[in-house]
Amino acid sequence: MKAKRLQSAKLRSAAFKRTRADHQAEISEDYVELIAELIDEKGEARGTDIALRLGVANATVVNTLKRLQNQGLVTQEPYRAIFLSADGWKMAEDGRRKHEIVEKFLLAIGVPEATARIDSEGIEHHVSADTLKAMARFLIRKPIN
Amino acid sequence: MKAKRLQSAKLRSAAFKRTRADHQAEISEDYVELIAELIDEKGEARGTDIALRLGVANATVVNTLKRLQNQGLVTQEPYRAIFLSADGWKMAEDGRRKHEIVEKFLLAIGVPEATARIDSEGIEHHVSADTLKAMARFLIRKPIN
DNA sequence: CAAAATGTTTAGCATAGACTAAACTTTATG
DNA sequence: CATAAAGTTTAGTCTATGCTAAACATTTTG
Repeated sequence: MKAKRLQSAKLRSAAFKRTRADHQAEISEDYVELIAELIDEKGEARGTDIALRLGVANATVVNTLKRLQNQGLVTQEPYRAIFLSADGWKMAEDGRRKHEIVEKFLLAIGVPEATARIDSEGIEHHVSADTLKAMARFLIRKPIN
Repeated sequence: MKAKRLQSAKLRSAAFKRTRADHQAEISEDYVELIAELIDEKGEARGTDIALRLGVANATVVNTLKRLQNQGLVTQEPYRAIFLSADGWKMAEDGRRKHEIVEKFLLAIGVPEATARIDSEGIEHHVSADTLKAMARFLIRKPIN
């Protein structure tokens, strides 16, 4: 009994630690995905646009971009537009793919469109490769059963 | 075009704000659910147990419990065990229910058990009532199609 | 029942993301 | 092309969560 309880304690603590670490990763992903979108849409990503779309102050964007630069996700020079590194593009692409699958999946199981859009934003960051695979599988099979 | 872009900016910014606000709610929920579990298992919840299971320092638990107390989720007296308020119990119950449905749902679509356990922890906090309903519906129908 | 072990709290510090206000740079325009 | 407008950065502050170390309270035990 004691051993089992200890194991479950370890599992939970691991999950909680993941929650904390994930939060930073989530913000990174949100920024990186948005930067990719802006580059696609307008040809370049600029601080003000990021701030506007995320609903955050310009200064906050500057701060966070410093972190992303340290993490090697973006490159930037003072007063210039923001670019994604190879890692940044990869993260953005992965995010888009995840997002698309999760949203379509929610629609497929009958979640209303508006809700699917909202929930997929939150769920996206917590979906492992296994779960994504299961969702994709479901989407392929859906027409049959 | 401009109007559409503006609308999508608003949507995204709303989503991002939700992400930020959610993070605190997630921590509250994790604490409250764990306290409920401990009370069920051992008859009472104590600081050390919470710290051990969440993988966090005792002092951190004290800090966070102060916030939960301010939010009216727990009650506590110095050097005594921790109790849940009516609101706290409601949150814990809702969390358990959500968690159970999400985990069963993931298993039902073919996600491996270990992954389902992990992912459900993360997804749980981002699932709306609509999505939960859709998942529950799926679980009921699953045996048929 | 006093000392040791256990549990809890306080104090002080770090980090991350957010804010406002002010300074500075670049771009656009009269 | 000088000045106004727009965009970016810096400086300083706040809140939240985390940490360690030390102080304090309770419980257990020799």
